[in-house]
Amino acid sequence: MARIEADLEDLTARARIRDAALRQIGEHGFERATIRGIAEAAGVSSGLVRHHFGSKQALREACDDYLLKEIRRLGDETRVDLTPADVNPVGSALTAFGPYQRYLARALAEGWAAPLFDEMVRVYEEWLEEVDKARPDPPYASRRARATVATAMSLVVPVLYQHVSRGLGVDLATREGAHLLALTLLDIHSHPVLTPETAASLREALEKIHDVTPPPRS
Amino acid sequence: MARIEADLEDLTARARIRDAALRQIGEHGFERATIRGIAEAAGVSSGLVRHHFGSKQALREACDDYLLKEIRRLGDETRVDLTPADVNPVGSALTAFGPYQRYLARALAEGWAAPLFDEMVRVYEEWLEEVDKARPDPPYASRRARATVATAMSLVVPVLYQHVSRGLGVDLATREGAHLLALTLLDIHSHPVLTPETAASLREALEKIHDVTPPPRS
DNA sequence: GGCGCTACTACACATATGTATAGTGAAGTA
DNA sequence: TACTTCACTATACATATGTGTAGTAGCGCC
Repeated sequence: MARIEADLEDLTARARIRDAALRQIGEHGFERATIRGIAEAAGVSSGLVRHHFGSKQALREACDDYLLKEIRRLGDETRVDLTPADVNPVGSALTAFGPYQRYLARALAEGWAAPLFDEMVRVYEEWLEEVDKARPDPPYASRRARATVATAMSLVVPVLYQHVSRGLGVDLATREGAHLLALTLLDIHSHPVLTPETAASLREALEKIHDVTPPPRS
Repeated sequence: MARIEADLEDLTARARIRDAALRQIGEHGFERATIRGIAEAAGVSSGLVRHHFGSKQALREACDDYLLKEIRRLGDETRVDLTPADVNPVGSALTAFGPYQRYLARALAEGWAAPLFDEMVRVYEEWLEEVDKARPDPPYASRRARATVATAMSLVVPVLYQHVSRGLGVDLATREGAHLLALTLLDIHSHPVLTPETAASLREALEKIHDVTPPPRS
């Protein structure tokens, strides 16, 4: 999958502001990122930000729209191709976000950018549809549900970026970090914590609880 | 695992402030939560917040310390016992956080509370140590690395709470939501996306790339 | 040339918010 | 009683920040 455009320094001012906003918000979060800081990073006056986008909220929405459009465009032209490092479509979509991963992480963690998440779920769902064909037993949950949770799990690396980096003892942005992460993911994804049998028995227990137990609080 | 104390309304003022802070920050995030809002929620003046905690930062740190101490205490007295809904120790630790899950999620997503994360990794690591005994093949990555990534994956549900809820079509806080999530997790954890064979071949490819490729940028 | 439009800047404004200070009353103590 | 301490309130202060306004320069067009 290709990359979302990154570092043309001779963009239109409007585009430079958007780019600066994506980076600033990604680095500091929406609240702590300031109009003035974004303007400075873009090399324009703070008034120009308002001129082009109207308000801080609107600027954020413009960023969301941009990423959503870009990710859809990339998804359409280049068909998803999996690299070894990315064992699922969301993983590979993530690499496409390039320098804007931080923004995506903030957006999701802070609760907006729902369409971006939903789009990723959609892609994952399509991918699951293929995978399910080779699956003999009926799933425990709908494809949508599985795609949602799996998508969330794939997003955990950028969202909890620094914690994971700290835990691995190496920055994930480095080659070493990415390599170690890939190995770890391979191991986890190929070694399920549950055997089909224990899963089945747990499920049975779960269903029993769910059916029998009355609502906990009166 | 027991629950962290929740709703005694006749606490000391200091404790009520801390509790209010945990909830307010959990709901709005650290930046948007205000001293005045926390004070009002606790039924005290904003000045008292400063009197007891000194600053907003210090208040946050007091919240972190409290949760860390509580989670350690619970982990010590009651030994981790897995419920069907929680297929790993972090999952069950999460339920112990009860009303403070939102705070934990904010803390992790916004980048602080590293000790809380690390403590959870530690617990997961101990658990993995047991699990590894039954494992024939050598892991691809250190126990610490696997524990870190797996912990992060377990934490993604509260962090991306509303996105997952939206995707599942039901609020995760409800019985229905929790049940559906548990089923979905069971399915995912018992159906690896990779077979050991494909994982091995992917790993081989990965190692080759890692060894051969020169650093991408000169 | 004159007109209008648009990108852009400088600056003023209102306010939310963290922080600081002064004061009050109650409880404990010598 | 006199003094100290401490939990607690009311209020003031400084400032960061989103927003609004007025003005300028360049450019195309009639």
